[in-house]
Amino acid sequence: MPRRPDFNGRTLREACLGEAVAIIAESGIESLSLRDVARRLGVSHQAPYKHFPSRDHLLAEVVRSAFDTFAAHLDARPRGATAEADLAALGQAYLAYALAHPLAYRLMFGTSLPDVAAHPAMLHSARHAFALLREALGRMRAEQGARPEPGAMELDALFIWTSLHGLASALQTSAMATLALPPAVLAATLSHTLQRIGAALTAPVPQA
Amino acid sequence: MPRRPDFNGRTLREACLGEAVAIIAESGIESLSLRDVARRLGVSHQAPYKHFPSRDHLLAEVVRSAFDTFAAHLDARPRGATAEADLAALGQAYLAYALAHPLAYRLMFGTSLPDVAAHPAMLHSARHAFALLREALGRMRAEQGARPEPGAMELDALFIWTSLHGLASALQTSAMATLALPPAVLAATLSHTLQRIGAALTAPVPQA
DNA sequence: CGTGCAAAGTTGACAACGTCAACTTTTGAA
DNA sequence: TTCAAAAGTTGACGTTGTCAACTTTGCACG
Repeated sequence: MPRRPDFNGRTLREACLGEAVAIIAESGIESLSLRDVARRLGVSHQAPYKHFPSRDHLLAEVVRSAFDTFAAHLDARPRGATAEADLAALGQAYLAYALAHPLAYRLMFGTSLPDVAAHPAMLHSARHAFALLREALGRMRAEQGARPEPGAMELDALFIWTSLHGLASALQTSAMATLALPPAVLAATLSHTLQRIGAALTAPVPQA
Repeated sequence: MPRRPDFNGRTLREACLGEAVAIIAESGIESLSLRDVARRLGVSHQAPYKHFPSRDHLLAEVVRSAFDTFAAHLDARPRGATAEADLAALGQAYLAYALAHPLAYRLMFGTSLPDVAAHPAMLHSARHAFALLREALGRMRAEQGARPEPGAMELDALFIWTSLHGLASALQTSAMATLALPPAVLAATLSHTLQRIGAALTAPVPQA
């Protein structure tokens, strides 16, 4: 006896997405199965296939929505007065989100993901987030009167992103757990890293 | 008709490990299956179970060996004259290895790995690699006459590692592919990042 | 030189998964 | 009112990890 769109007021498609993130949150990304999603929603194991061509398509959709809320969170950061403060706020918002939602972060930047080529929409918001960083950095460089060398800003934007991403990602890595760092060091790591990034940016640029 | 240890001169255990890395290299980590390993070696699907309690134990062993060769590669870096040069050489060796062996790197620092607690031996060499970094950094700080503040070195070691890891990891991320950065930028990224890290380290340390 | 036991390998089975195919019900529009 | 497409169901196939029970091998000990 088929149903029409009433899964707690949502369509089955939306319900599948919600259940998928719930499963991932509970038992990790690799144990997400379409059959489990269907079972939890009380539908047959083939029902989700009417809305997602494959398990990977469902996963790609989940990742897309993760990127969306991430970008929204960065957008909603407290805007600082100066461009420099704004950039710092951006970095803090980035790290705060990564630490508060490790699962979502792994989902976005982890590696066991569906092909990019096969799911182009997945990374649209990723580009948006990077654009935010470039904007903030551009304002700061303008404020500091930096020469607008072509490519120089991209390089620094990449440096900032990879540093932030490295910290966020390393903190969730199993390799980090084994280092057994003192808690005081871990607590200070965030602000220290942000400080170091700032120091690197205001340092004189050697001719490349 | 069972065999005794002759799989191209190796024991079945070693042959399994070799075949596992081959499979991972060909088709990715998530499509590694014990049955496929057995099939390729011409043994029954249960033979590997005599040597590995589960698929995760086999994978943990592969990761362990990846860490081993990675640490050995770092150890074998060309030692620079000054401590500062040595640290730079360490960073270059790190990035070079990560770029030359993306699969091994993902294997080590990716997230879809067996539990650390269940496989403690897996990360022994990871600790060794971090110790290398701490040594090199300590020598440089001594050379520069930095105050031996407790924890300060750990913080910088973490900053270096997370920056390197961030670059290595971001370069392999699907999110990076979507940014469509000009090739010139990508080519310059490595040296630029190393330069920035160096700049950050020689910058004056603000009182924390 | 037997003997026997543990290690190594085999076959068989089970549940779970992704997905193809064929069927039935519902719905919205002509 | 009809009817085609959308949404859901049941059934099946091949694949996987893993448990259990079997057979073969090789080494140690009397």
